[in-house]
Amino acid sequence: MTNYISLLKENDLKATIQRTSILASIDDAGHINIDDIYDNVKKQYPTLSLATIYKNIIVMQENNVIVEVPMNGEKSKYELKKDEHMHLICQECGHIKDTKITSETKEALIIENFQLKSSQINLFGLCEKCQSKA
Amino acid sequence: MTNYISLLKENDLKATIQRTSILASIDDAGHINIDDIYDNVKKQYPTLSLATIYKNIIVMQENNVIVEVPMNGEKSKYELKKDEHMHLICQECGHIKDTKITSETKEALIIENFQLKSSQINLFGLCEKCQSKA
DNA sequence: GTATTTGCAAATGATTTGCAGTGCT
DNA sequence: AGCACTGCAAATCATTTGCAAATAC
Repeated sequence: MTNYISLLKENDLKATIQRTSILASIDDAGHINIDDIYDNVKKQYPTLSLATIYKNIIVMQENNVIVEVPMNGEKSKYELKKDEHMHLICQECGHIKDTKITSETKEALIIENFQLKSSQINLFGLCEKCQSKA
Repeated sequence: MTNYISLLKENDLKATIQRTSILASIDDAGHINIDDIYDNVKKQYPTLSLATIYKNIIVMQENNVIVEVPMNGEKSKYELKKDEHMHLICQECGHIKDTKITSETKEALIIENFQLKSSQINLFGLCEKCQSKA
């Protein structure tokens, strides 16, 4: 709780119940889309509206509190802003795991004539659990 | 033209004027969203409808003719299916350039306990032209 | 106390659907 | 000829907006 309040204030946003509960939902899930956030927060705050979530997803992105994770063919998910990392996305169960970008990977991504600012790396495949099932 | 016809037939799709012109528009642009495809194809076939584009974007994805490129905060773009590559996306002019994934990068992306099937790598920064302007 | 934020309902925008007619093979 | 595809209009779904009341600081 307290940490979401300071996270918001550090980024020039007022700390409202709506915002902290949206952040708690995102943090809890790791990666989550707007409809699922709505389902979560409604349990605790039944009057919290979808419009409020849409508005806050926008301002919290603008203020660098959260980051959009675009998904092929489905609605974008959102995650708390954290250090650069890549996503291991399981094509079987849908689970998304964050993984550190190694220094070898970073070096491999140095491209001639392109001034790199940031990267977005998604790896699709099978997670450990789903491998053993197959 | 002929090449789009065979591309469609090879992938079990009937070759219609609508489909070949959508493919021509995608191929020409490299990476393009649905509205821009619509603007393009309407010039040549004014009766071609948006609904037809939506329907065909779906079947052509299902039949491995084209691939979605999800974009943060804006509508997805589409590209012809081609060998695995990464995208260099210029944050200034919006241009997207395809670049080969080197063998060093591939090796760096071998992760323990994850069976990699495919990858999606987007690098954001400044292209050569926009670097020299700044 | 003041400016921002919220929640509602309405407006807009994006995508999908149903169906009669058309065109590919 | 037969089935798949198209174009239109309507339906649905997603997102944004306007505004009065509520809340953070």
